[in-house]
This record gives sequence, C-alpha cells and structure tokens, in this order.
Amino acid sequence: MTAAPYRDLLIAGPTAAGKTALAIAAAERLDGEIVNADSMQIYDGLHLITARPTAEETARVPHHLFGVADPAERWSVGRWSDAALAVCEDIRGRGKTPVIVGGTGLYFNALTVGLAPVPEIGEAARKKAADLLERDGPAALKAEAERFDPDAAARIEPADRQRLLRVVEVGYETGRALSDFHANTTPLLPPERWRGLVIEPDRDSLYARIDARFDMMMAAGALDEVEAFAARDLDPDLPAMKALGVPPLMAHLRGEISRDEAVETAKRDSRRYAKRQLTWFRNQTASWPRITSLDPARAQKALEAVLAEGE
RNA sequence: GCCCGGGUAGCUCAGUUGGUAGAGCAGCGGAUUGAAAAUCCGCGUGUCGGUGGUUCGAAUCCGCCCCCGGGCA
Repeated sequence: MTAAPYRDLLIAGPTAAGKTALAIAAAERLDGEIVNADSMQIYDGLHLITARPTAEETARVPHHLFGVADPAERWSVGRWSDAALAVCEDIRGRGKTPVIVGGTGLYFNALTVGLAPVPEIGEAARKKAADLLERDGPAALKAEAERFDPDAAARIEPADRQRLLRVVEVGYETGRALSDFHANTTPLLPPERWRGLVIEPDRDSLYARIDARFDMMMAAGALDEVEAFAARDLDPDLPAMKALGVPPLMAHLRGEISRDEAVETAKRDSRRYAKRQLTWFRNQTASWPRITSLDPARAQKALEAVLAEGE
C-alpha cells in the first residue's frame, strides 16, 4: 500500500536523539522531502558542530533549509516560517509530503499555534530600545515596557532583557502593545494539515549520547571548523556565534581555556540545552505521540506504528 | 600487623563549646510569540561509612567493625 501524502509530518526532539535518521526513514516511507526546523542548521559554515545531515544522508532524500543562510545574517522564527511555508508549498505542489524536522520548539509552535502578525522592527526603533537599556539600565527598560504593554511587562521577569527589549521595540515601531498582536494569532498550518511526533529518550542515555557525539565531532575536525569560522571575525552577538560549542572552542583557540575545559563546557551546555528542549516538548507538545528508543531499528519500528495510525 | 589522616548531596568539600546539616560544581522542575542552540524564573536532591553506648538530644563524645589514602614494619 502506498502512503497517503495528505498531511505534513512534524518530527521534534532534543539534540542527539536521532532525528536525522528518523526523518530520512519517514521521508522514504511517505515519499517525502525533509525541511529543517533547527535554528542553527539554517546557517552555513558550522556543518559539523551543528550536526547537520551528511552529504550521504542528503543524497538519499531531498533536504531543504539546511545551511541556506550566511552566518553574518540574523534569521528569526518569522524568517524561518516564511521560508518553511514556501518550501512546503512547493513540496506539496510536486505531490510529495513535507517532513519538518528539528529541535527548535518555537519554530514548531509558529506552525501549529501561530505567530503574531507584528510588523518588521526598523533599525531606528531597535537602536532606540538598545540605547535606553544601555544608558538607563534594566529598570528604565522595564518602565518603558510597562508604558506600552502593562500586561506583558507584568508577565516578563525584570531580568529578561530580551523579552523586555522586544516589547519596547514593538512599542516604538507601532505604538501598540505586543500583547495586542499576540491576541491575534492563528496557526500557520491548519490543524488538519499536519501530524507531529516527538522523540523523547531516556535522560541518562541521551546525555551519554551527547557526550559521545561531541567527542566524535572533535575527532572529525570540529576545532578546525570553528577556527575557520572564527577567522570571519563576526559580531559575537549574531545567532550563529552562539551555536553550542562555538563559544567555548573559540575561547580555547584564544588560549583562554584548555581543550579539555572547552570540551567539557560544550558537553555541559549541550546537556542543558537538551533539558530545555525536553521541558518544551513535554509541556508544549504534550499530545504528540512519543518515540522513546534511541536504537535506530526500534525507533523506526515505533515510527511505522505512528504513521500507520494516521492512515 | 601497628601508627597517622580521611569516610557528610552525583562530585569536591564546610560544619564554631553536642541542638536531626550547607556551599560551589553537576543535576532537577518551569516559563517560552520574530536572537529560541536564545533569554529568564525556581529547587539541596542526604539512612552525615556501619553498629552499640553516653546524653533530654550525636555528623560532632566513647567502644567495636568496614572501606580509602599515607607511613612503619
């Protein structure tokens, strides 16, 4: 029997859980094509350290939105979702099934819950908000956020500069409360057009795999990759500069910490990230079916069961 | 075998004159609407090696036993 390519498949899971292999299996089963939902694998130049699919893997099934952005660029959930929706439309138009896979929970929420239609923030508004924080401090930023959006300001922790900045930027740009926009959110993918599954492995096994995988990355030349990346001398504030492992390895290259320290820090940061991802999926995608095995054969068997249920 | 030193949280260690224990790191729970591999909030998770005893009360004092490190043989 042939797969019915009538719904997009969303595969979410923490780092090092085996998403790539499972996505390929799913795509082969559904006559699908893979769309990246990982905020870091979007950027080019960090193939190894962001664990992008290998050339061998991308040769098996068409892959989209991997390494398409220059790391000097600043992508966002909005930019990603625009690109992803366009790619999915194209895939469906060719009679194939989009298999959207990644670890960035926010990106999945944009598809399934929605993204408020907030206008692009201009450079002037962005700078004005940044200057306010720089000049008058967090308390002033908080006060400004309260002026534009009391509800949001009450909800956001005073130390959460990033979210307070966003409220103030939107205020400067539009004169309106960010909460107003949020009240106006609809899913980018209609609920009947997709189904999701989550890879949710045992914590200890996942951590062991994260550690082992980082060792493999180092053996495969991750340090060289980061050295070449560092040579571009990009603004440390750019998203790609914050990819897991990049800051500690750069610190090592500058002679600030030992190689061992850098490796340990990178592993620890990856473990913490996986924990945050698991928290997100546990609470934000609670209703999605789970695949718990890290063993490829078992995971694929579980995948078969999940896919069969929807047909 | 004898003599020292040490066994307290997952790890490294604090613990004043006896009042059922606390730091760092690791870890755990949570938030998450355009930087999200980001940005934040919260939480000590413990038969104080074991067992008897002294005491109103023992991680703290005493006896015996076990384990680890060092020294002497």
